Amino acid sequence: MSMPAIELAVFKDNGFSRRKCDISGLWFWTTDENRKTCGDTHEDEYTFIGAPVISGFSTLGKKLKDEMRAAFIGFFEERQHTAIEPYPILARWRDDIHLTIASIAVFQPHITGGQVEPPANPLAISQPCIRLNDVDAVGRSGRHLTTFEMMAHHVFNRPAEGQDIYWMEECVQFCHDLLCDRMGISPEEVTYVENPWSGGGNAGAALEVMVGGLELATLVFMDMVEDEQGDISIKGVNYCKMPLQIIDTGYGLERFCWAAAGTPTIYEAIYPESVAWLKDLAGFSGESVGMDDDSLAKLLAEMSRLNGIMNIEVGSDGEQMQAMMIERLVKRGVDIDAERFNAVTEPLSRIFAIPDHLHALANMIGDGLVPSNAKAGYLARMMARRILRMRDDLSLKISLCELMEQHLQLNYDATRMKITNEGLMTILAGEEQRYQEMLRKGEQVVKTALKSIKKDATSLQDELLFNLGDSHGISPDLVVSFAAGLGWKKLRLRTGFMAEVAERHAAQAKTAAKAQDGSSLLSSTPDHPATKTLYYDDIMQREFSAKVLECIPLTLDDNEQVSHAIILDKTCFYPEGGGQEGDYGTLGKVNVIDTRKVEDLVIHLCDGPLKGKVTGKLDWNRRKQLMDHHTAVHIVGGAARRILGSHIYQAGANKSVESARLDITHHRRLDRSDLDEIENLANQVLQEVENTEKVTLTRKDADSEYGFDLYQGGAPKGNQIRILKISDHDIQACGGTHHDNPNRIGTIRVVRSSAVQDGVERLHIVAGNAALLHSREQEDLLREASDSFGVATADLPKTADRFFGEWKEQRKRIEQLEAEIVRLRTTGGGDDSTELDGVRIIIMEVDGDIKQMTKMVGELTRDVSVPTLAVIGSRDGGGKLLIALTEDSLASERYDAAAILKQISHHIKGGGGGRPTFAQGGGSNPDGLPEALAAARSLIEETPKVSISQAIDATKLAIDRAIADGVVDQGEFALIKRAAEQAGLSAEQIATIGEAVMDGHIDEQEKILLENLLS
RNA sequence: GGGCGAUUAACUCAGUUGGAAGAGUGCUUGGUUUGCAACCAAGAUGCCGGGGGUUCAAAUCCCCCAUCGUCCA
Repeated sequence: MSMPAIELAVFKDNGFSRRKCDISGLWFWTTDENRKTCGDTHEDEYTFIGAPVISGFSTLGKKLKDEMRAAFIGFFEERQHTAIEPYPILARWRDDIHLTIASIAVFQPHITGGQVEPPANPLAISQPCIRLNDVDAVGRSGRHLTTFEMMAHHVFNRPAEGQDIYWMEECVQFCHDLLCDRMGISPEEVTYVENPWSGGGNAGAALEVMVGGLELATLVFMDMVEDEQGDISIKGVNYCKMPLQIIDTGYGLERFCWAAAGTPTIYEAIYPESVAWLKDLAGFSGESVGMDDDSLAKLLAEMSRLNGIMNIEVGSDGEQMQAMMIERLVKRGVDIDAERFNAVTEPLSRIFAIPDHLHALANMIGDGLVPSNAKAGYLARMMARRILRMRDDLSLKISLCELMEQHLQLNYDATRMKITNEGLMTILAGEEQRYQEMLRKGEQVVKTALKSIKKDATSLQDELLFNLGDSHGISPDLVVSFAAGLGWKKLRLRTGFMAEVAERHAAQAKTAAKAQDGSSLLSSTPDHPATKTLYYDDIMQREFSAKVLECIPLTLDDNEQVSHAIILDKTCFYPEGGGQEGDYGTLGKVNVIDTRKVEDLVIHLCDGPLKGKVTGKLDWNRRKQLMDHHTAVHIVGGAARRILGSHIYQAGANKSVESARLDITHHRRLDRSDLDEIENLANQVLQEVENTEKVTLTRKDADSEYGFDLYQGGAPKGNQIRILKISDHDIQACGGTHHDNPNRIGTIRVVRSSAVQDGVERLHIVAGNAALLHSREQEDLLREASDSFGVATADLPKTADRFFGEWKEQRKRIEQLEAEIVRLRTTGGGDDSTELDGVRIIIMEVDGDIKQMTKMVGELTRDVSVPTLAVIGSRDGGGKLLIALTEDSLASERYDAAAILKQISHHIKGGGGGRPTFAQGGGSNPDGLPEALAAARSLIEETPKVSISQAIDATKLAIDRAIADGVVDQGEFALIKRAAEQAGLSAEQIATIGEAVMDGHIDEQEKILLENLLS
């Protein structure tokens, strides 16, 4: 069955009746007999623009928000609700979302799942939220925001246990009283639309509360959980009732403000000063768009009324929407065309979006989020980039910091910020710098990418645009604007291209989502009571006796030693968790290779079977070292927070026997002096704090006493929270094993830091015995190095520097000397250099690699007045050959370096190639080098001696000879090929000739071909 | 978490089908100038991010790693 009708006494008592909407088909409740639509359709325009439906509020902006929030919370406090403080906007207690997207999100999953008691019941809250799904619509739709406060009253009932605080009747009554009594809305304006809600595995009946065409609130009655056998179906998924009944409401603070202000857009209700200031800065006025102020005001008012029914959302076709909007405006007697429409809406949408984006950015960074190129931090960077881009589109000459300062002053209560104002500004200045860098690089990239494209091109390849956007952050419209500045003035994007980009990304995300791995240690969880853990009671306990509950044969992919998984009734083996590796040791006669946790059970991975009663012994050295590292990580984390600032948050950690790693959020790289400071403070703590404190609190008490900074290690599970206090230096929820006396660790060293991603720095830590081993290793390295230099360790840097310098110098000197040797051997006459009809021929064997050889022939063939053919060989690396000719000289006219090389390289069992004036090759038989050089000599001497002007004749001769003896050799072919080229034959024809003669023989047909070429 | 791109002189960057590592700025020296800026001439400066592989030959092609950047979730 589907959801039943929501028939409530409260509706009937207040004169509401149930109707079906003509447009949406949804059932809704109204007091207006003539109403045909539910209030949330394309027929329902905003009715409150210029005519506020909420009365009793005369202010705007932050003041209005404060008054409205106080009114809401006060209203519910008067009705026995406990007001609770808002939660952070970064949802660190959840591992499925980065940001708090709704008030209920702060109670999920632990409270909505029933494991943890709510902080109060019933309660009222106004929770700041961020939603980035509709970020593109912000500024354009008149109503979308990325950040808003969700006011709410929540109830958590457990009817089976007699806890039944209130349900639908009372909830709707509260809502109705709030709207009509407190806010002064007339009942005819209000409709309640029945529209079941589902999400995150839960579902329930729900009412959307519409006033004046605007959804002011949603009331959700969550009492169902997903269940295949369930008897209630919503959107094709089956649900059944659950023991918990939860009232989840959401009242949009900003929307209430808007309805009370009646301004054309929501932005002008909540950020009025900012909007006015930005309009002024951007020079936006009636005059600037060619209208008088009255008709501009009229246009904007009409537009905002229409916005209510336009439903501008992500993915909606901008062009089509715009056409529809203009058509409707014209119908209403507003004189406007597309060009003017754009002239008004383009700058305005940015002016509206900037304050919203600044607010969201302040919320995120203020809560400790560090902008980054990955993960949650990217969300902050994206917002910063959007602001900067819009600023540039508006040609505002103002920095991001100045924009933010202005915003904080006008619209923001900064008392809850975790970061200092100075820290915030440092981060923003950094973001602006990166943005400028991106633009600068972007222009270069565009320049390079467009090199091969004609200046009068009108479009670019899709692939190119996609890649520039993905890889370099240059959006397609930015590419076009860069290109225009560089001379490609006719480029345009085709309409709807931006939508295609979004679609493409969506498709990519879809395929990426497929890859998931949920492999678990055991195929199913055995049915045993939770293992009693001894490691918390006495941290120093090394031995215990226990009973084997189950022994499961097992093979692991990553560890061949493991043959059995053993479950005991109790243990002091610590299972891998919280970044601390599992304990090793023995159980009776078998070895414990690793220890892990599956739900409440500790699984001992062993190399043999066991049964009955056993005695367990820990590998104590290992455990002690792990504890050293784990406690050290807490101390270092606390030290980093005190030195670098309260925005430092743990982004991950690992503790092994050899070392420990701690990843912390910070907006710049750390240098050695930062590390020294942290290290010093950590060791000072080691000295000063005698005892650590370990307490277990309920989740509710832990939250209220210590707040959310407690959960550095990740989202906590369960209602009992173990807390480790190292005096007031560091307080964290942690399930690991820790020293009672930190000074047992001895020493902590922060060895180095490395970058994990932008905005996250990894500290490498060694403590206790590992610190000792580490420094010993370092000393060994130094000693070895200084031994091989034969100097004292203290002189090592100086010596290494000197050796490296000398090495470079000497290498250069050797090259020079080798070139000098070649010069001497070739200029002095001798056997190496001969002359053949005006061309100097140098054939010689040298020492050196191909790089040095190229230097030599460079020297030999550079001088145009001495036409030279150089053939040099070296036995280096299997034999190297290099042939070069003086360019544009008799030598280059007469010989072909590549052709000669091809004929001699087989002597060294190799190949090679290159240009006609420069060819190089190598082989695998250095002993063949003398033969190769000799072959080169005879080849050169055999080559017909012709002058430049006789080139054609020489070719004829070659062809004649080829025909005469019926065999074509390489030299002849080279000449034939060149003749063919000079005769203006196409590449194909030449290739045909080449094929014809390449076999070395000439048949009748080929003979005819060559004779034709001759003539 | 996934995709893409980049890494070349002190700096900013080119480098085509694999075949002799380049430009501009800066630097050094000399000239010019009262001095500076500017100009003229000459010169020096490269493990082409690291490690494997293919090849006679790799800055260039393939694989791995590191770093930086960028987009998406």
